[in-house]
Amino acid sequence: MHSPESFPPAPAALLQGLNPEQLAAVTLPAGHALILAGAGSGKTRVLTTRIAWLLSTGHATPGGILAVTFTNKAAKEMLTRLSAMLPINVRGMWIGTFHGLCNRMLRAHHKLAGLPQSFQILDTQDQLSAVKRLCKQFNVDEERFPPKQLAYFIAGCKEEGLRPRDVEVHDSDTRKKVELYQLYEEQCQREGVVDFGELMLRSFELLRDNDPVRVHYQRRFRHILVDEFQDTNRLQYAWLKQLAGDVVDGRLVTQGGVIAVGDDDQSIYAFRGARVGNMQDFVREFDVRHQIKLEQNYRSYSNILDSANALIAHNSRRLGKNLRTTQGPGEPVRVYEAPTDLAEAQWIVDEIRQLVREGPMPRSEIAVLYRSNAQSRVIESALFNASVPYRVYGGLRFFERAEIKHALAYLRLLENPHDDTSFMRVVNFPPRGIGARTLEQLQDAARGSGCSLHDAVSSVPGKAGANLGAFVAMVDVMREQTQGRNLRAIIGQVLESSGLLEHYRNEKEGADRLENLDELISAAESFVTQEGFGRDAVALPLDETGAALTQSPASQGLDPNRPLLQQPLVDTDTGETLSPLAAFLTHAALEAGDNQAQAGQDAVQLMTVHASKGLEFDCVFIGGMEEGLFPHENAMSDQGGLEEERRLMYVAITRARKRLYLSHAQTRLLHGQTRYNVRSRFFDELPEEALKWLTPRQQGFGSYAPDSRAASAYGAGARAGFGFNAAAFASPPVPPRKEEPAHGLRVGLAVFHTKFGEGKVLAIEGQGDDARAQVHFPRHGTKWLALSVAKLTVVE
DNA sequence: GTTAGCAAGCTTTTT
DNA sequence: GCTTGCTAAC
Repeated sequence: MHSPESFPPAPAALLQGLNPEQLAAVTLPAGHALILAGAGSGKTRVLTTRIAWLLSTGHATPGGILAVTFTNKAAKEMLTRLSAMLPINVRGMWIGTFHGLCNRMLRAHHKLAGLPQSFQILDTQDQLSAVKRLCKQFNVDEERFPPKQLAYFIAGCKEEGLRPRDVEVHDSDTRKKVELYQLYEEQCQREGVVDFGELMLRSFELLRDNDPVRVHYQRRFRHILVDEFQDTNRLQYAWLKQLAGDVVDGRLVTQGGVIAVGDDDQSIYAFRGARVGNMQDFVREFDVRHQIKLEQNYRSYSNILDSANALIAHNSRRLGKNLRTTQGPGEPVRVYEAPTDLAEAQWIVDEIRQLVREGPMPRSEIAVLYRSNAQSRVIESALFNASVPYRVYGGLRFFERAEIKHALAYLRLLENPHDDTSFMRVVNFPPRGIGARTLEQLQDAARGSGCSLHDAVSSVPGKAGANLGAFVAMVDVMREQTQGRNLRAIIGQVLESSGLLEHYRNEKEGADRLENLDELISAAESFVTQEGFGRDAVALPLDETGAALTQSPASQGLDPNRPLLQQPLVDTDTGETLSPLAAFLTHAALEAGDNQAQAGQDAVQLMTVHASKGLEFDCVFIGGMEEGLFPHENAMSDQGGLEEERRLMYVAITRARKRLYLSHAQTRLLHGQTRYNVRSRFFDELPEEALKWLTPRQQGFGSYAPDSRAASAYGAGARAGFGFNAAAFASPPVPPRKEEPAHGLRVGLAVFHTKFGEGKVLAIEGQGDDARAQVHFPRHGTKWLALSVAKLTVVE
């Protein structure tokens, strides 16, 4: 390494425009540091500039840096920004998600980790079906032990770093669960598959139990950067600790530096194992010398920031941080109270149309956020009726679609015939006369001889056995036919010979699915070109110094422009690389693809508050600001729950740059029942001077008052949760939806049908009892309805 | 092998 | 109340 004096100065352009805190963070001296980065404080910029600074000053080589994120999106963003900042290549850099990096490590040391090199990765769906299969196999009472819950239990154990033998057992139910956890582990091992949790845990154990490997990586990664540190779980923290150094005499002795960037106020994933406490632990255990707060916000006007600051101040146990801006107050935060959820949606849409017309504001700069997905429907429907283009985030991602998973299952069987999860998925899809009874026989046989389904096929007699044999033979033929061919050809061949294409061609609604399968080929194609698979696959230089573990293909042959994360994964002992197919399957499992619907035109953005984290918009609507919804009733069982809801609200508020709208409805249709909701307590935690009430602020009714009767009813844990029953009060704030007489309809009116939802009146015919109306429903098409029968309500 | 009908669930979610 | 996923019947 260089001596400190020999470091060249950083290029001036790199550090230009950084504020003092950012500059301090970027140029931190060696050692561990915690950076508390508030919303909109330029966190990603600091992170990437830090890396660029380390590299350009010679403090580090690309191979000596490890930067880890939670999402592929964040990792990509970092790589993109970094390559824009520095002309040097990013070769040798480990920048990726926790799971992506673990995957890489496990492929490289698969023998030590006890895995086949081409192990496949189970996503959450796959994991659940594997658990279901296991439960059937061992006759588990699925009433007492729902597979879903078991899968959740297993994932939870792994997140805590617990193997079956480590789990404390106090009751018989837990004992049974642990037993099944153990059996599940054996099943996965036999099949050569790992789930997401296993990826992390196995990688951790690899480091913990193999001194040379651990020492190698410790020596190599002198600079570790962690993004969104507040979201790390116990296992991820332990993994980082392994990489950072060893515990000697109870003290952590480290050689490099870990820079953790996070914001405790934006910790919104405790429900899936995130542990904010890791931040405090980090400061203590790593003996952190430098703590830097990034509080300068470059995103929002001060009315918005003041609101966020005031709200979050109600949380206890904060590390303490206050956002500030040099921008003016900006517009007030607008608050609206609607009589119903429908009216709220309508108001949002009206407001959006006005913004677009008069702003003029691009629709893509307008976001509607909500606490739970169920809330999107009313808003979607209102937008649809007003012909406002919108885009909903969330839902099925590309690689999670059924037809894609089918195709991938065939591909996995090519790689590994013993992958029983994939076997079961497609053994009778498309249908080939292999029924449930046959499969039961097959599974019994497999369990009897402790082998895979594939190997048990020959022991099933008769016609059933012949059908199974034909399936296996078909897959074998496919494997032979695709030998040595490129990825595109392999997938094309498999889609054809499996009968998938044929099947969907004959299906009425199969056009979309065929299109998606086509898309799969394109995805494989671009994977190959981007990653350079197929041609000159080169081994990965694990160590720039050519240390023992490296196979060292030197540095030639690697394309500096392609992200190393996705370069061929290599066995460090043999130099053996993954086949393009296996690599593609890994890619498919680790990166489920876009989860946003129809991209394209300028559209209003709809998403949950969780999904909005990390994004920003000129204008943000937050709907459903009601007790029970936001904060959500299910989150309120403990103090921590409320605080997490508050952080969630904090995240939501800080998404807005210029304009923020908060709205709530007095009544809302939820689970088929009209609920009378009280205004969210969060309103009472916002600074009055930053707000503008578009509707009169009501006292008593519709407001959350900690000492009121209402609150004590909640405190007592009223059955109804937060939605109070009309009967509980002398008079409800607003009468429930009124039914209009048939003659109240006009062409063009928006109406609500109890079965078909909201629609638009296209035509009206007839008189009195014969009156009929033609109504278009976005979800059910156009229908003629007899007004004397159909229950239609006019939507305000 | 497809379709209808019924029961269950219903906060947030990435890998 | 609505959607989804599974069983049961055609």
